[in-house]
Amino acid sequence: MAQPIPIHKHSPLKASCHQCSLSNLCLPLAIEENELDRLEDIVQQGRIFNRGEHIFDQSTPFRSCFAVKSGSVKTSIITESGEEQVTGFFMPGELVGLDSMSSSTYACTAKALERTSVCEFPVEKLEDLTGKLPELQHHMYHLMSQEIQNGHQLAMLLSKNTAEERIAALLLSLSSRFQRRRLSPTNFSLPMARNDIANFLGLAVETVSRVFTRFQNQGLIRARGREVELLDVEALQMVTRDSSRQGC
Amino acid sequence: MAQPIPIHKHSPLKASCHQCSLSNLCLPLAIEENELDRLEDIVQQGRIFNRGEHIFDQSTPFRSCFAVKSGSVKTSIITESGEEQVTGFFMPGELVGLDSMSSSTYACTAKALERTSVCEFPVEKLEDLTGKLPELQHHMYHLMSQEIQNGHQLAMLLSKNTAEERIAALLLSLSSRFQRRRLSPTNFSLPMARNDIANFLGLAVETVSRVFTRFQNQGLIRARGREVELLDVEALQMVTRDSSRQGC
DNA sequence: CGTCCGGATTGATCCATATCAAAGTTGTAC
DNA sequence: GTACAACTTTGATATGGATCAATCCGGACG
Repeated sequence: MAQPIPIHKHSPLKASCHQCSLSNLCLPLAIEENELDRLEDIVQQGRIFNRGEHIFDQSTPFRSCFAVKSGSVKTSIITESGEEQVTGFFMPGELVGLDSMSSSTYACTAKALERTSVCEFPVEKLEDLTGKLPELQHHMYHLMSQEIQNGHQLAMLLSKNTAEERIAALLLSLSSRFQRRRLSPTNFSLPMARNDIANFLGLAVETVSRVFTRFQNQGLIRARGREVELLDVEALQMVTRDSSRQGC
Repeated sequence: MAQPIPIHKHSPLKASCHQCSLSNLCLPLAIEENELDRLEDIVQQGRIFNRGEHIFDQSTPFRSCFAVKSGSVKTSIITESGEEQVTGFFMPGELVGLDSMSSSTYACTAKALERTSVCEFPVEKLEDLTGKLPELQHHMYHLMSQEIQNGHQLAMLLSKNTAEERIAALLLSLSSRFQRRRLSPTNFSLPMARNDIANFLGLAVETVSRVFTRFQNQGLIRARGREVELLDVEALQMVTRDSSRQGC
């Protein structure tokens, strides 16, 4: 397990919500300086996890939500039967753990896909604070509702779309999330293994692999291991939308 | 569209959160009398919709969440290509519209599956109130998080389970929701058509139909149209769990 | 620099479920 | 009571992706 880096009150790190380049993605507040101060009061910043380390484990006491600062996180559920179901990938600026706010234990396990730093928000303090800052409360509702919608989107992908459509959708989702961080939307490195992609999208690894090569042969992408280049974003968008083929 | 029944302040209906048999399921509050009073101040009770009527429509301005009082509700998304994806079924005591709290318009359409009465919670007022009542805020987080988990559960069902497993899971889910309302968990009437079940579970109608008859032949259920009797709940639970077959 | 090992790719085959097609059934409006 | 429309069931066939089985690649490590 990872060893959190202890942060003392008034440590130099404490000021960094103000400086954090992700502050507008993570838990953005009105430009009220003191609101951001109060958020900083409750957050534990800069905890680092190495690739493969667990940020939290399913069924252990639920204490905190975590904002990804850098790196990336995979969440998954382990069923009674021992199967894994990947429930999401989280990139910098995104909040992990919202699905656990209904229970006293974590509903899933969160694992760092690479060296990853996170900010920790203890739930109790967070709830106190959202009770005082309507903007922040609103934003929490926003994030949770967004996550519900993501779930529906995924359900839709899983129940109605072909392997190609699912993978195109994932690539485009990642692309736009990189773009939001002002990184290249066409040239990035997948943080997760083919296996994780397959599991997340309800496919076999082999299928994922085949679709990648098919896309490559069609000139839609270039892929070398985890390194991916989107060569024809429009065509990829067509792929996802062409579940509407029959309508035309 | 349905015509809401106008409720005047201080109408006799106003007192009914106290009396409502679902108050412990819907938005339960500490036994503080005055908290329930404040909830009553913001809720519009007793709006009735007939079968097929829309409670709200995707892409129209998001104003309110709705608690189902009686009857049942189906939510679904219509994609650009015109396909429908059923995202959920809501029974009495459950709150519809949480997935829309991130946007200014409804993320889905909610349709009454039968004659249905709902209580309306205008979001603005609801957010104000949750800011003042920590218990209520906590409960909102709870409900939303629960819905995220439901989504993951569904995604899992869709990506890993066979038609039989999906349908067994749905029947058991409905069963326990009926039980929560102190109705028979083994003898109930499905509020939705086979079509909706199929769509929700990512199956073809024909498959749903076949699985129902298969279950019937195996003596697990008796089904006559929408009337269903669960004859062997344990066996149904086995069906859902037997995705763990290979482990034994 | 070779060896080893987990992950990725490629190929061949099979199966669960979609799809197509056609009756049945139920409810309900006239 | 009849008849239409919507829903459901049943049967025959087709197929996308799973599964099984090698092989291949890249990086860590001796």
